[in-house]
Amino acid sequence: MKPLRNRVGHYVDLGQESFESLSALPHRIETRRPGEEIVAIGETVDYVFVIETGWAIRYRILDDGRRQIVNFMLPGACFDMMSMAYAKADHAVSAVTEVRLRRLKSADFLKAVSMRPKLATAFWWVAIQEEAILREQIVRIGRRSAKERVSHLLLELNRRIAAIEEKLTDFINLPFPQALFADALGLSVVHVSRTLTKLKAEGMISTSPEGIEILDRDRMAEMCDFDSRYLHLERLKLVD
Amino acid sequence: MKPLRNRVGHYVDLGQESFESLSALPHRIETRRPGEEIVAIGETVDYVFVIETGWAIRYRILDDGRRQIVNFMLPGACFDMMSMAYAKADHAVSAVTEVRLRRLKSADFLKAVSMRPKLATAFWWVAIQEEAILREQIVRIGRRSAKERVSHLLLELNRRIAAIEEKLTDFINLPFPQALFADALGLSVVHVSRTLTKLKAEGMISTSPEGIEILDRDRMAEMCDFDSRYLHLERLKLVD
DNA sequence: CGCGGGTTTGAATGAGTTCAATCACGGTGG
DNA sequence: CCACCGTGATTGAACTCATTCAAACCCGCG
Repeated sequence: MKPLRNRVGHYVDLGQESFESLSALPHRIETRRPGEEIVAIGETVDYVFVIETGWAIRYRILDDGRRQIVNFMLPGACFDMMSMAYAKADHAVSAVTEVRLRRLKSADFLKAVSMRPKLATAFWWVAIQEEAILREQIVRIGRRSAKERVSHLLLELNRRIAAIEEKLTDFINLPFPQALFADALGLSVVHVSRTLTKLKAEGMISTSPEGIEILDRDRMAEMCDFDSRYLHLERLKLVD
Repeated sequence: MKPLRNRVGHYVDLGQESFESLSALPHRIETRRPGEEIVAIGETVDYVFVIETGWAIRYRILDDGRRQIVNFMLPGACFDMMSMAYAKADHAVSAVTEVRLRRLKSADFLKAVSMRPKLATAFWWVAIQEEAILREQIVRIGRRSAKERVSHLLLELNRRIAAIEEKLTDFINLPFPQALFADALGLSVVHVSRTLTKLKAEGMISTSPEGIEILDRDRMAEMCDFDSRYLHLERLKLVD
């Protein structure tokens, strides 16, 4: 529950009670192995899922195998809040790492939230942020070069992780293969690799088996025109 | 109000009363000339806008002039429902054609909606649809070829217009230059032109100064893998 | 040791861009 | 009525960024 609390409580002071009411809701904890599906395409979901630990992706596979990742889901992400009776999932969700999930009935969740204005406001903010992230993704893959795309996404993930862990560091632990980057950014794996090599050569980042270190955040942000404001993290007490 | 009513009432039987309460809300009607800005980037908006007539775009301009259109907004679109006190617009909104807008105070709107469960549900559905459209846009520009992109967007706009006008025709009135297509799809104007020419040659569409006619919907949908379900128009009584 | 997943590198290819010229068309002013 | 714009569409040629294919490499693991 901690990550969700961080995420949701980020925008609104929830106080003890209203958040407790969420965690008290009947639920099941499930786990998924890396690569396992959480929501299949076409499935009718009447659950809300909350990621407790691990990474997941929302994506779409085209007939000939091309894959587009729509967004990354980090701990605290809650998804399919939107789905109800008739809505069929138009995208699939899969675990990237081992994932621990909390699953609640949509109806319970909606009722709990709608009864508590503070909670409702908090989730409203979460939805604002999520839409902004989608829009930014559109700009990224629509009009940015490979180098900009990769850098921009790295900086976004870095910030989003920072928001969860409540401290901003220069090291990004990326527990997944470059193919995910490729499919998120609309690039080929080969080109992602080349681009990372170039970024290394320019002294922006350094890589190690464990992840990627950001060496020159300012130059990098400047280069790829990253402005973290769309993440709406202002209220976060971070070293900026 | 008609377009909004169509759009919102699409999913939920609103009944007379609950929708009336929306139209009765204090508001201003404004108009914008083609190209005029409706919401500037960075602006703090505490209004909800509803497009009564005309087309608008939500977009982002990068420093060097590249532009990415995030989505098209048709009559009945309501936007910046999400914005509140602190949120600054991270994208601009402009009129494409002459646009007539209804502007209401966010607070009034929110209150009206939250007091009426049916309205709230209806707007919930609108939000679901809008998110799905954004996701589809991501897949489109991330992993589809130019030909697929153009066709897919044409079919989407065709359907969305059909939903507003309550009848599906093969003729799409596109009152804007190809540059908009280019900037929506992450392509150059030149290439959009070439692609349209190719589609014409293949007998999928025909163009005239007034717009574009879809000649072979099925083949086109098949070719670009267009599946209208993400628009959630099932309940619409359309010839399909 | 050899296998397998992921990364890197090179060379060839290709889809889409850029630049520049031409065309089509509607509006304006002489 | 016609010359002259200006905006947007189209076409051609050169170019470039990114893809594809294929080989090599790296490394952890059975």
